[in-house]
Amino acid sequence: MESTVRVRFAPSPTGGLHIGGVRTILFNYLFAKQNNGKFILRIEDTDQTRFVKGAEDYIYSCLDWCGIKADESTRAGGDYGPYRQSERKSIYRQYAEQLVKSGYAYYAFDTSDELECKRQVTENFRYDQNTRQTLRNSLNIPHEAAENLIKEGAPHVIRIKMPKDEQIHFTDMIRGDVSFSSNDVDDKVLLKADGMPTYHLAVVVDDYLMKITHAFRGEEWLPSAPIHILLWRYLGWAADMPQWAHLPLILKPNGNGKLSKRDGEKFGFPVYPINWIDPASRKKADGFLEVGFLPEGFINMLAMLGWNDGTEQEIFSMDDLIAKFSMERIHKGGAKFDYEKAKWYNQEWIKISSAKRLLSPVKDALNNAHIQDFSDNQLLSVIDLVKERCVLLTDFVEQGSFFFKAPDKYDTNSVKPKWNDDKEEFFKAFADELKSGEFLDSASLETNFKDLATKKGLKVGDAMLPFRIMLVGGKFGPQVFDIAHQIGKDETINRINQALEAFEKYK
RNA sequence: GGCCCGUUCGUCUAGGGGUUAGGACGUUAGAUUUUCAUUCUAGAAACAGGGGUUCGAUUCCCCUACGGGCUACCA
Repeated sequence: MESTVRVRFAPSPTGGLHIGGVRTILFNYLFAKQNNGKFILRIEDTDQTRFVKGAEDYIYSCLDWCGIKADESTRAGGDYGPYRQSERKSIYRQYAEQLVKSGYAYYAFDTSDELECKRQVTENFRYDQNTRQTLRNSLNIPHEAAENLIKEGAPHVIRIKMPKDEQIHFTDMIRGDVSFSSNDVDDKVLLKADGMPTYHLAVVVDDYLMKITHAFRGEEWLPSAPIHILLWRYLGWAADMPQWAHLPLILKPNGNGKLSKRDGEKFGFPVYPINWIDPASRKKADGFLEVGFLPEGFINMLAMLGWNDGTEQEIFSMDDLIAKFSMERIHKGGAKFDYEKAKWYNQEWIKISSAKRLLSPVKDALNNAHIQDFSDNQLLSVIDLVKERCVLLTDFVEQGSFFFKAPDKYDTNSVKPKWNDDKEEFFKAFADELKSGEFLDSASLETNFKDLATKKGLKVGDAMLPFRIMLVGGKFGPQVFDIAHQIGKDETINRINQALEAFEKYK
């Protein structure tokens, strides 16, 4: 009988979730879906001092935008809840006590201040097998004295007692065999003075209780892996230990360190999936959503940061990724984030997406720019006309707004130098012709326009640019006659007349 | 400082004992498009260094360098 794959992502609600975390979520999710397993979202809010209001909601919003749904979570529920660690507080202590009883952990009464002092005095001070004899803990005072202190309510923590001269090995799914000497690891706190577990205890206990089979996390956790391995062993659960995989980090574009939340502002690109407003400072950080990314492009880009399928394919939908993802093909080295390439993925997704798919996000982008006067059908045609020149969804504002609004200013430099009576006359004639003629399609419009220009002794090229400026306002946009056809006969005539007036002074 | 992990074009990466070291982004040049974008063609651009092992190493091993991570009663 094969046991079900169960993976988890366990963020702490201390702020916005940045793209490194989202990529870890993505890899967890892909692995779970591929194996018909479960993806669990667990909130690790064991540090009450760092709790940030709104952070948990934000995580769900990000997941939602990305199209990822947790099978079990604080919201979805599940058989292994609660899924918020602060609500599990009561279950951790017994395991810590169990470790004390079996001799793998001990009570320590040193206060944070005392230890801070030690660190001031001794460089590289560590609470470990070399120093623990000199400190205030249950290893150095009679057992009963320790028990009494605790009964009296003396503040204390429980620390793991790291063994001497032991090599701790484990096989990482990405890195292969990794080993540490127990002598290099300090006696980490497992249970804090406030009764909350630290991450080290909580991950192990919860992963066990929630029957996690594969534990994926960022590479920054590698150094604490030996603690977790030992805990699994000391708690008697070694046979149930999940397989570990430490994912490579996403690095700053300049390569100096891992990408951090502040880098968005510093380098000028988003690091959050959606806008994050820090509740304390009210400072807003841009999200990929608001900047104009499609979730498809965002996910595609993230997946390719450290993974590829071994072929030359670069564009993957979520379903493609679920089908083709494999842990073996994850890179070991960190990846510097490249915003240019990120935008390219989005551009590709805009190009291959149907107008129907694009309708809602493009509408949002236009509405945000206060352009609302259009029907869905109009917008659908416009999207098809302009999508290949958009990299971000927000580009639809510039590329699309003139379809719904006559230009209020003109790129005069493109018209001014060559504007004269002949041209004015031509456009007047063209407007007249439009008025009385039919307005079939852009091809016949083009023919009419060119014929008339030739008849009036104008070079076609000399008439095209002013026409574009009249309709669009600037030197951009799709085929002029497509634009004219799209905005319709009356509007085309209006814009010609309006421009003719504005150009009067250039003659 | 100590420990751990890593290192192929500027960036993301493929490859792997004998290859013209492949692709993509970006970049350069050109073609197409009577704006721009798209599209197409071509170009420049990489195996960190030193020792082994081997007939042969970019590929395997060791060392060095460099980069990154961790070193809290934070995750």
